Amino acid sequence: MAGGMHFKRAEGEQRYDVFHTDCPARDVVDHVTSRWGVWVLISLRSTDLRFYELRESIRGISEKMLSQTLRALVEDDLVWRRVEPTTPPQVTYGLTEFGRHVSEPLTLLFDRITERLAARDVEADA
Amino acid sequence: MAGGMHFKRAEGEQRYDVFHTDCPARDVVDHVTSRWGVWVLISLRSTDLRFYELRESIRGISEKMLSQTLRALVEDDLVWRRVEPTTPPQVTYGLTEFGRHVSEPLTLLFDRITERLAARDVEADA
DNA sequence: CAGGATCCTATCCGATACTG
DNA sequence: CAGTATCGGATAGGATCCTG
Repeated sequence: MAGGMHFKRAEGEQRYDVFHTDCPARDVVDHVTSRWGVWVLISLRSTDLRFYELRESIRGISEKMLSQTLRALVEDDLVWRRVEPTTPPQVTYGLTEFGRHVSEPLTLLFDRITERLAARDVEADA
Repeated sequence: MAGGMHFKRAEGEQRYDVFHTDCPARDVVDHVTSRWGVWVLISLRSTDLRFYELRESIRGISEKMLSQTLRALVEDDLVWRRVEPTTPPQVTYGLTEFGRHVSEPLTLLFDRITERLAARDVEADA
């Protein structure tokens, strides 16, 4: 996805120089925080799911984006993929240890945002 | 940013029905996890920054995207904006309490990913 | 310095159709 | 069922120019 550029920074400007664009972690962060990546990871936290279960869990996602997102996450070793060669075929997805570790902050993030929004609503009703 | 659709779900399929697309928090999550939102928030965690400082901190961001991202974050009350009416003008940005609260999981996420990548590199060198 | 306005391109992403 | 392939519209996002 776009790909980091890995250019080295010249001297004299390391003040606020967090390692943003030129950082290999950029790609993984991009995948994790991508439009659908977030919800795939959060969905898989509760239980392993099959392709169509994921599609139905994440309302509004197209098959294309789901498979694309899953492929990226599998490549990053955040998600595993198991194929049962039956007819019809069954493919199950789940979180790797890394995926579980990484998706934890995601739920925290999500919780904090919804929490706040809920508080806002109550406040508005008063 | 695209905007949630807020369609209500019909009965009979609430199994894995996390509140994804049709959720007001979606918008905020989208802003926070947007391509540049992540880095703006992380950058501001260490200290308040002026516009050009942010631009230089986040390598590769255009002025357009920076101001656009900042505007969204300010609207969500994640970031505050202070204008010093001097010449030349100075505008400073910083995290609100909410922003600090929400960006915390973000750094955790980032740390966990870089951690893992670092471990990978060491492993590869061996 | 901080940005708005404009233009233009790359890509994202959904809809549809097809395959093993 | 679990995808891939292709198309086309929408949007993200960079470059440039301009303003208070």
